Amino acid sequence: APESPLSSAEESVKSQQEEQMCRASIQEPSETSESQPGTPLPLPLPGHSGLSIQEMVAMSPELDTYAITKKVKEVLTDNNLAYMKRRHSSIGESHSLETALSGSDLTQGASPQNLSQQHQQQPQQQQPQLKKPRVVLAPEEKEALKRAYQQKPYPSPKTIEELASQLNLKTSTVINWFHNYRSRIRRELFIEEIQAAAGEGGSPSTRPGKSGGEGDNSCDGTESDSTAEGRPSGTEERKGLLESPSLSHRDEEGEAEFPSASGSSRPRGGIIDSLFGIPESISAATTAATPPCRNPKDSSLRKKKAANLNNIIHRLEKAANRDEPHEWEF
DNA sequence: TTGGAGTCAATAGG
DNA sequence: CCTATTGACTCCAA
Repeated sequence: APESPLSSAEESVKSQQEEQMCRASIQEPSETSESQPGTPLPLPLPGHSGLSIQEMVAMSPELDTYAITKKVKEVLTDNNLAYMKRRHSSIGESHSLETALSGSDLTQGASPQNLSQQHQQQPQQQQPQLKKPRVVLAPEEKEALKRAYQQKPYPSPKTIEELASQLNLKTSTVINWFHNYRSRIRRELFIEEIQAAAGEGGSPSTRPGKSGGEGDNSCDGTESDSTAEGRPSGTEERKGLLESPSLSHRDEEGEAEFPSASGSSRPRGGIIDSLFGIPESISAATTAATPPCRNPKDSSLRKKKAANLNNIIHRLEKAANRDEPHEWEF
């Protein structure tokens, strides 16, 4: 059932009306109770300044944002919602993936379930600990994810789970990371192409700017010097990360590499390198199109484009054959 | 259901 | 204190 944070008895007609008034009048981004389309619009607020927000807006020739804000705050305060950040109202509802992975406790705070229950049962209490701690990925984890991305910009759910398990992260974190990473790479490439198209006369591949510094570390996923490491080139397009010995043949060496989360420390250092140590496998087509280059900047740009090309290839493959039967044979 | 786009917000660094 | 980075989230389209 769609509960609102005001699921207690205090969820009176009045508060519902006030909430709807907020939405109807000023598009307040409330994620609270479900709307009831048929409900008539607001009455003046008892105990407050007499006029509803809608009336205030209607009566004033211009939007008095200060007054409106004040009014909204009154309403929210009235319902003990004034200190809840928007996102927190949905914490408990959107974490099915996380709960599926509750085994990896890491450094997360209170469980979503608890948050949700607190939210529903005691909306009166303001609980600062509702704040969800931000996950900060370790450099090694980012590196591993980047390598995984190089192998497969669009990992399957299974791959994601494996990655999450190997890195001791939540699957939702891995999913988010891939979403963000793809998005940011796309944006970077777009910007670069815009700049290249603007063509200030310099060599595009050596253009200074983001690609020389931060960009390499943040979004191209290719800042490592593993460019030309010796994987037999070409034909192993879809092999790589998840076919690395440590994953596909865990009995050999990978098994004990990641200490359990019980040690309260996530894996560090060469561990991940050994797991994901296979040099980036750019697709055969990509490799053919982009022969090795010793210039770091060229290499970086090349790898960005290669990753993007992989992305495109993946989508073409997906379009051509949605089953991708070859993809998970490891 | 999945991925992209856009955004929010926590954190780190200058 | 301000800005950049980045994980998480919402919304929407396919």
